[in-house]
Amino acid sequence: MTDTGKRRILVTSALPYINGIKHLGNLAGSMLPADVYARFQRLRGHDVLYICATDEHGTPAELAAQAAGISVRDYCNEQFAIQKAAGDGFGLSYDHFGRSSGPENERLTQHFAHVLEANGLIEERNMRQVFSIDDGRFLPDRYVEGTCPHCEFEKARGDQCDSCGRLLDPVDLIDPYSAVSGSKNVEIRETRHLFLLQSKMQDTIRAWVDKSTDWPPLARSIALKWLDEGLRDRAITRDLSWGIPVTNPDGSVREGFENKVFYVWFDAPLEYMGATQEWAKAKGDPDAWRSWWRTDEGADDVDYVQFMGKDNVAFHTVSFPVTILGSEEPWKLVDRLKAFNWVTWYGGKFSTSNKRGVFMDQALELLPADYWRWYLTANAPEGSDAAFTWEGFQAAINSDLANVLGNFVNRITKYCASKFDAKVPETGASGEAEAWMVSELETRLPQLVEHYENMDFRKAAAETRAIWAAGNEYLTKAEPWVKYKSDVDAAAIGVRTGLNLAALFGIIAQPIIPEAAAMILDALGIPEDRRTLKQDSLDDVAALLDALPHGHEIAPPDVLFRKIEDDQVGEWTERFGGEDQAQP
RNA sequence: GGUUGGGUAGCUCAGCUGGUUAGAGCGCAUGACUCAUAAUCAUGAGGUCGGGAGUUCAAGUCUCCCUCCAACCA
Repeated sequence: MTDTGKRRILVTSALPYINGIKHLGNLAGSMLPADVYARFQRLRGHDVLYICATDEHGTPAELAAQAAGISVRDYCNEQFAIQKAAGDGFGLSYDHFGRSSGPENERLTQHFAHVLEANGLIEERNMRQVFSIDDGRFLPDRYVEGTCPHCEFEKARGDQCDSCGRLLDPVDLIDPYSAVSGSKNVEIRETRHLFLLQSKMQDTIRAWVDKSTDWPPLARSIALKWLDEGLRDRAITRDLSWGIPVTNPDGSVREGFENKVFYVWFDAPLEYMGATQEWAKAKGDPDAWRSWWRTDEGADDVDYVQFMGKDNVAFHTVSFPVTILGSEEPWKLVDRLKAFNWVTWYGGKFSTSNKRGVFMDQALELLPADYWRWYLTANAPEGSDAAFTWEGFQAAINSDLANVLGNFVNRITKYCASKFDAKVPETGASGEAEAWMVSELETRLPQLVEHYENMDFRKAAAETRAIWAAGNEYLTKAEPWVKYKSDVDAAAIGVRTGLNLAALFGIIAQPIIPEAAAMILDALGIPEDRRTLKQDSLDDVAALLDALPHGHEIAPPDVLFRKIEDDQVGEWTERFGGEDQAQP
C-alpha cells in the first residue's frame, strides 16, 4: 500500500452562533454536510481535519446573558456545553469543536489587526453613533430603532427599514429609541472606530476570485457582485464589552478603545485557525496546526473546503479573504466552498415562539440521529430552499432506511443464520447474477465517489440508496431460497455475495448514517481497518463481493430502523407544527 | 428597490455546452415471490416542462416580456 493519492483535506463548517440551540435547518446547511463530507474523505483514506467552533462574541450573546441574569462568560459556557452535546448527539465528527472566545482566537485577532494596520489597511475614523444615556452605551446598528426617514415606517431598525427595505444609517432615524430599554433619551455622539480599508484590497480580491473558477455559481456571483459595487471600508470595532479587546502591538489596551471590542464578524472567521490551534494544543502537539494553515509550512498541498449557509457566502468570499490577503502572510485560503439554501418548515420559517420546527435537542429525543442525518442529506437544500415535512420524512425513513437497507441486511443475515449456521458459506461459484451485480457496482460506485467529490449530497444519497436497492434486485436474481432446495452450493454463493453486499452497504452508508452503519459492520464482524472505500477496492469490485473470510461467523443484528408510524407523525405534527401552521 | 435562485408527473426533485418516444424516488395500480421489518422484485398509468412572443432545421434547455415563490443586500 502506498500513500500515492492520499490527500490532506481541511474541512470547516460555518460557526454556529452561541445564542441558543440550532434547528434542523442550521444543521443541514453547514455542520451536517461538512461532517458527511469529512467522513466520506476519511473513508477514502485521506487525511482529514474537520474543524468547527461556536461563534460567541457580539451583542446577541451579551443581551441574552443579561436577560438570563448571568455573566456573558457563564452564559457562553452553558450554551457551549449544550451545543457541543447536540453536535455529539448527531455524530458530528469534528476533530475539534472550539470556541471563538478562547485565547487562541484572541491572539490571532489582535495579531491580524496589528499586521493589517502596519500594512496600511486599518485606520481610525470618527463615526457618529446613537448613544443611549439611560443605557449608558452606544447602540450598535440593530439596537436602535426609530422612524424611517424614507417611508416614515415607525419601527425601522438601525441598519435597515423592514417596510421599504432601504439600508439605513442609524443616525438618520427620526425619533430614535433604544431597542434594549426602549428609552428615547438618546443623542448622537462622535466616537472613534477602527476601519478595515477593504477598498484598497479591491484588485487583490478580484484577482483571487477570478482565479477561483471552481466555486459554485452562487458563491462566485455573490463575490463578484460585491466587487462590482466596490468594496466598502467597514468598521471592525463595536461599542460592547463582550469581545476581543483592541490592543496595541505591545499588548496594552489601545487608547480610546477601552470600552470597545472587535466586531464579531472580524474575529469569528479567524476562529477557523484558532480552533485548529486549540486542536493542536489539545493533542499535545502545539505546532500541528501550522501544516494545515501556513502555506510556507506544508499547507500548500491542503485542500481547504468550507461549508456554509448562503447568508455567509459574502463574508467567506470577500471579507475574510481581505483579512487574510491583507496580512500578506502565508495563510491558507479556501479552495472550494459549498453554500446551502435553507431548510424550511413546510415552506415557512422555523420558529420557537410559533411552535414550528424541530431543534437539534428535540430531534434526538424523538428518533436516532441517523434518521435525521439521512433525511437532511438526501433532501439537502442544494438547488433551492427545501421544505421539511413530516410526511416526506416518514416516507424517506420507512422506504430508504427501513425497507431498502434495513430489510436487506435483515433478510440476508437471518437467512444465513437459518440455513448456513450463521457462517459465511464456503462453497459455490459466481454466476450470472453475481456478474450482473459486479457490473452494477462498477458503474455505480465511481458515480457515488464523483457525487461526493462534487459535493452533490442529494445525488450521493440517491446513489447510495440505488446501490442498496440493487442488492435487493440481486437477491431476486440469485434467489438462494429457491436454489437451496435443489443445489445448496448455488444457494451458498447467493448468501455469501449477499453478506458481502451487506458489508459494502454498511461501508458506503458510514458518511451519512454512521451509527446504523456501525451496527451492520459490527454484526458482520468487519474489522475497523477494513471499513474503508479506498481506490484499490473500487478497482476490483469482484473482490469486494468475496471479501469476508469463508466460514467467518456473523451475528444477525436487531431491527436496524424502526418504521415511523402514522400516529407518531400525528403526535409530532401536533407538538412541532405541520401543514396547518405553515406560513402562507 | 437591487441581486440571485426557482416555478418540470399527485408529492420531492434530476435534466451539462439546444437534437431520437421528457427522467428518478415516493405515492398509486397490476402481477410475481416468500429469505425478510405486509418487506422485496417486475410491469404500468400519470406531465401541452408557470404564461406569451421570438431565434433556429430543431427549445424544458437560448433571447425578450409578463407572472408567481424564496432568499440575500456588508
